[in-house]
Amino acid sequence: MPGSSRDLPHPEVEELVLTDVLFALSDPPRLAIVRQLAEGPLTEVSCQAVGGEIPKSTRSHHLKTLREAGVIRNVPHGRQRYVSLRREDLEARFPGLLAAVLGPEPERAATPAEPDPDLAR
Amino acid sequence: MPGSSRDLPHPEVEELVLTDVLFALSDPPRLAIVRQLAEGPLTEVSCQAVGGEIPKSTRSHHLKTLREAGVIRNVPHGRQRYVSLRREDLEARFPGLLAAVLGPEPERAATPAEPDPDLAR
DNA sequence: GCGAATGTTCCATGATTCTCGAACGGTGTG
DNA sequence: CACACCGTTCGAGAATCATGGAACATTCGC
Repeated sequence: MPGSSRDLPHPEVEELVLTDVLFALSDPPRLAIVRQLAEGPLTEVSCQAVGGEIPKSTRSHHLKTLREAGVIRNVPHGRQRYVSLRREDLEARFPGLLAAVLGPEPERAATPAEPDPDLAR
Repeated sequence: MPGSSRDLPHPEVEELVLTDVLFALSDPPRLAIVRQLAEGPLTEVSCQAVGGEIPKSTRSHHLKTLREAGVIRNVPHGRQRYVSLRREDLEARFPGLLAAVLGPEPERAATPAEPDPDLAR
């Protein structure tokens, strides 16, 4: 009984697979969760705090996908759980990836110029 | 008749969606194609030169996914086609992403030590 | 023009994936 | 100890995706 008994399996740093990480991040709801974890001031948040108002089973599945890919860590803490981003592990295995994914992306079609769409066609 | 008539649609730079790019790269065969395009000395290669020995319909589907995500460009050139990585466009929209994805990843489970898994808990 | 070559599109099949309600399992409180 | 709480797992349905054979265009050589 080391600590708690409800530990979920997490991949080691060396076992992180790039395509699995990319796939985990390629789903908008999951990417939103990751963004929330990254931008939030807290390193650890309870599960129900992430993902907004979605069914808890859906949220749990997304967290499972992210966890099995090695993107987040999910540890039991009393009656609830703490979810955190595996920043250093991801940085060690895939340098710059997380920064690029979390980087400036809120902009979408923000360029005012370019009234001529016939160029690249 | 600008150039040729067999142009396929390509998304503009501002229209590139991160999750679509990540999804396109999250499939091992597709990532292999991208790696081949990136590491090869040629900026443009014909379709049949990428992806190794796979059915051409499968290759064409993968190229379509990559193209629609904005990862590659596919332009007609005579009887065949030239496929190229959209390096600058990806760099402009998602700085550092391509470098992180193409970066050092050939290593897998190389650390022999770590017989004690109780640390990260 | 005819035919070979290159690559896309059409179609079908099997496998994943996404979503969410319901059931289950620990955990802390009165 | 019983109960409310938090989160995972189970199960099912719909949707999407991956793969590849066959048919269809387009281009170049003769």
